[in-house]
Amino acid sequence: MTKDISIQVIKRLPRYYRFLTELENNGVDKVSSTKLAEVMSSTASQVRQDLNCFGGFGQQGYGYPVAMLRKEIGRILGLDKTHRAVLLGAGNLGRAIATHLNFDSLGFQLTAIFEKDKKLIGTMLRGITVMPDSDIEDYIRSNHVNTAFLTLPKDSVEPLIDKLYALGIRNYWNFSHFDIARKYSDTIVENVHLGDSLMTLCYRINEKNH
Amino acid sequence: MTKDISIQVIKRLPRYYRFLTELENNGVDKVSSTKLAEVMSSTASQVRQDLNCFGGFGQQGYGYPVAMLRKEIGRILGLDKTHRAVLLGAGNLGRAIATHLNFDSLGFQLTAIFEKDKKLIGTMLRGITVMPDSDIEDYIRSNHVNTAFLTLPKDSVEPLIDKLYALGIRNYWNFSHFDIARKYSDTIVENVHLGDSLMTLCYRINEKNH
DNA sequence: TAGATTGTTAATCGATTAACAATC
DNA sequence: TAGATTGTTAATCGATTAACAATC
Repeated sequence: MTKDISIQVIKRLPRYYRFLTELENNGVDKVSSTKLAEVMSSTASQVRQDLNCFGGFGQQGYGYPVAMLRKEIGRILGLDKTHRAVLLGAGNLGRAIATHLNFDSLGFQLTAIFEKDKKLIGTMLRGITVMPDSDIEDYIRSNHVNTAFLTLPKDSVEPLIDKLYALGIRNYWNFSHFDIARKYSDTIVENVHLGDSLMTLCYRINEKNH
Repeated sequence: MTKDISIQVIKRLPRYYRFLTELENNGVDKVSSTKLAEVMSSTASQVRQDLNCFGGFGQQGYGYPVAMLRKEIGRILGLDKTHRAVLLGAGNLGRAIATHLNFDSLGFQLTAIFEKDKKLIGTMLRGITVMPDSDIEDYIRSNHVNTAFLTLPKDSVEPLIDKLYALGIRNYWNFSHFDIARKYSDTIVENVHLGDSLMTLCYRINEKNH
């Protein structure tokens, strides 16, 4: 019964995890909050506050044991669990997502890929055969899936989302501009808006040059 | 000489922009802060504070004129400018990025794509012929480019970044785990860490189920 | 004029930073 | 024991929210 952790802290956890993985791979076995702060471009205070949201993993006068801390953060993130997910949309972005990420180490298992375009149906991605859109319902009904990755345009998500919701899917990794959480407030939605990210970069570039 | 705008405000601008575009396309010509707050899952207060960072675009008793506000936010983001950019890495992710986004409307122009893998060199993406890695220096020297999109793994970015920096590239849209800003502090780096996003989703799913 | 809604100041809330006692 | 570094409380800072006067 950890009390509510702020989203800012949670968003930093993956970065701690990555740095700790690196340190562990380099054979480093202890690390101080000062050193962690340095790689995080943060402060030692913040590092200690962050970690102490979840428990006292450190040892006074010594620091934090790398392997143990990494493992703990992995557990906090829930990377040791495996959520079964389907990918909807095997266009350029969908294919990139399917092939680019190592889902196993991120807490997920990609079990099926669906696509409307007949030219893509039947092709293989990561050992998964792309299935036709029309099979979604049957598949979800007969397989334990709790998450959908949406790499479809907004207009395709809009008519699809009601079906997915009705089938019990509550977790979404959403690359589209459709605002799922606003329609269904009991869902967990992680949005990736690449265009927004690029606009932010645009702003920052222009700002520098006054 | 607008005084420093917080990053939180800036990150909200693309969403305002998207909603306003939608409203404009639907023929709506005025909108209140209350209505905008609703679609943003925010508060009317915050909307007014955000917009007033840049000027008084509204009219008391009336609201905000949609078309004008959209145009203004576009200008604030700098979408009317065009930064010339090159894409490094034509793997799955690079190809998805190159084909998926409409750079023109995001403040950028993609002018060249580079790749190490010989099998991909010479292929076409969005009317751009993929060029060999070895041409990067010549190309950047003889073309006005100020931004690099990096869709390469960390290990490939590490040796490349010094060259790019030496060639004067200071703006990066970075999909790798290499921490550019830590090495070169006068760069502007917008990171997209898909794995981190997925880990955050994982945390939130597990958190809901205690 | 009355109603609506902004612009802006003030109050609140929460996150970050600083400080230091606890302790390895 | 002395030195180092955590865990944790307190102080600061900044962002969000509330309130209301200005005004269309």
